[in-house]
Amino acid sequence: MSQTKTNFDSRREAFLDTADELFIELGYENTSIERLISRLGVSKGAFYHYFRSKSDLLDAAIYRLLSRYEAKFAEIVESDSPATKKLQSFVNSIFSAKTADRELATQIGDLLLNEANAVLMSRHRYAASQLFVPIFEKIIVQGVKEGEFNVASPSRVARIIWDIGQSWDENAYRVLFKTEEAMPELNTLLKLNNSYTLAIERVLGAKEGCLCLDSKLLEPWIETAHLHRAKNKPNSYAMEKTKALN
Amino acid sequence: MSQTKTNFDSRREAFLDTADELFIELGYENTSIERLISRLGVSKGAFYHYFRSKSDLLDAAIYRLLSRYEAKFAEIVESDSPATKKLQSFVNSIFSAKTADRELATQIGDLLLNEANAVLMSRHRYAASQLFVPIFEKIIVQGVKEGEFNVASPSRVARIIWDIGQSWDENAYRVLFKTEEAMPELNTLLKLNNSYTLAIERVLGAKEGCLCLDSKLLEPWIETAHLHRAKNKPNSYAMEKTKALN
DNA sequence: TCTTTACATACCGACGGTCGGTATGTAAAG
DNA sequence: CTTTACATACCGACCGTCGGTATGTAAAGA
Repeated sequence: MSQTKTNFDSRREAFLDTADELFIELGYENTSIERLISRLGVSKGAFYHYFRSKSDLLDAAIYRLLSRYEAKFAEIVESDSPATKKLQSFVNSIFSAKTADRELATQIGDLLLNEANAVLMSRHRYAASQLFVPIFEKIIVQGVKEGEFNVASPSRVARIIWDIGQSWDENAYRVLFKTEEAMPELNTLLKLNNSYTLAIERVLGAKEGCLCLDSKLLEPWIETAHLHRAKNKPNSYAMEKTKALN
Repeated sequence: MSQTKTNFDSRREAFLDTADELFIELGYENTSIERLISRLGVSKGAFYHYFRSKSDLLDAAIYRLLSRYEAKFAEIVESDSPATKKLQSFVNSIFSAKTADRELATQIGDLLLNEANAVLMSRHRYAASQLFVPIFEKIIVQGVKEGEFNVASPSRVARIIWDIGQSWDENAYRVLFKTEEAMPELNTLLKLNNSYTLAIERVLGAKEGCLCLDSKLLEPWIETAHLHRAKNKPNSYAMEKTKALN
């Protein structure tokens, strides 16, 4: 029985793994069930045995993605560091987590900038905010108690800070990976990040510079972006991918 | 010759008008070309005579929408008020413009919260930011010269402020129109707005309270939201609409 | 033996888009 | 004044793809 359950879950995982691949390659909208099952070598019946719909598959993929981050961030929040330190760790972990796995970084960049992932992104944003805004709120409450932050409504400010973070993410990816933008330099990214950390510090009413980032984490990003751009020079890349079955 | 051109444009406008209706009723993804032309009483050939694709229709609709706002906001920026006053006018005009036409307000709320408009929203956000961030930048540069703002990089701060504004918009609509949320009270909306104005003031390094809003503008919003929620009580609203042809 | 699980196969209707064709001009050549 | 040549505006049949469903069936477990 438990064996059966495990088998069920691992089969489902296989679908999700392939779905992740295809969402990154083609985008969610351009990923057809047909192509997904042909890559897996299974039938349509199999797919609909494990998922109720394509939309259900997307939800599962997003849920799985978020679960991976959840534990890591909960750990940070439940440590006994001061709030400013927690916030630093939070941001640094995002940068280093993505730097550690360069492939993942570029993939997320592709996801973010592909219009075929608009629904994916909108669901992801909503689910992520549901998950992380309360965590931010806890940190802010703590920071207020410690006399480091000055905010009237931690819950609302948590939302605002989170959304500034989203904007940060989006603009960083744009600078790095969007081919219309100039080839990124370290200085550009550094200035961008300084602007965002300063904005966050100000909204929190915290001391300027308290949310200092490790600028060493940024260098690999520039390199990754250059590699990614070189690889994707052919303009018709995405279209070719879309057309070539399997 | 010019007559022909005018006719062409006005026919196109007719398509766009009906498209706007349907996008609000059903969402972009759920609006089929078939339904669009059947409501207009024309053929498919007619549609593809005026638009290259469904995506082209969306672009045209967004372009037309943004054009309507562009003039109004350019006017504000080119007045000779101080920067703080311009920013106030900017925000107030958004609130009052939407209050003036309640139907439009609820329609935009529906658009924003409908997943079938994810692509629409992502394109609209991008186009709007391209249009309005430079305007914000001008205001910020002016405010720095006047000694009212304190920012290092007006262009990057303009981006951040704009994105905070987007977050503001989204959350205000969520509080007002999303049926999962509690019935909105004036005080809730007031606090939300205070949080956002304070955040913006801080990011700008401006004096607290300089971005004061006319709270009278908010009352009609609460009323509108209540009406809208009463009207849309049936949960299957969107689905029914989707199914009923014509 | 009977039921449930885990698939496979065949099929459906809706959709975006294409295409061959037509009716109505309109400007220039004969 | 008429014919030619071409452009505009529009029609509706048709196609391939897609998400989803209905039905069947072999194997595993109770």
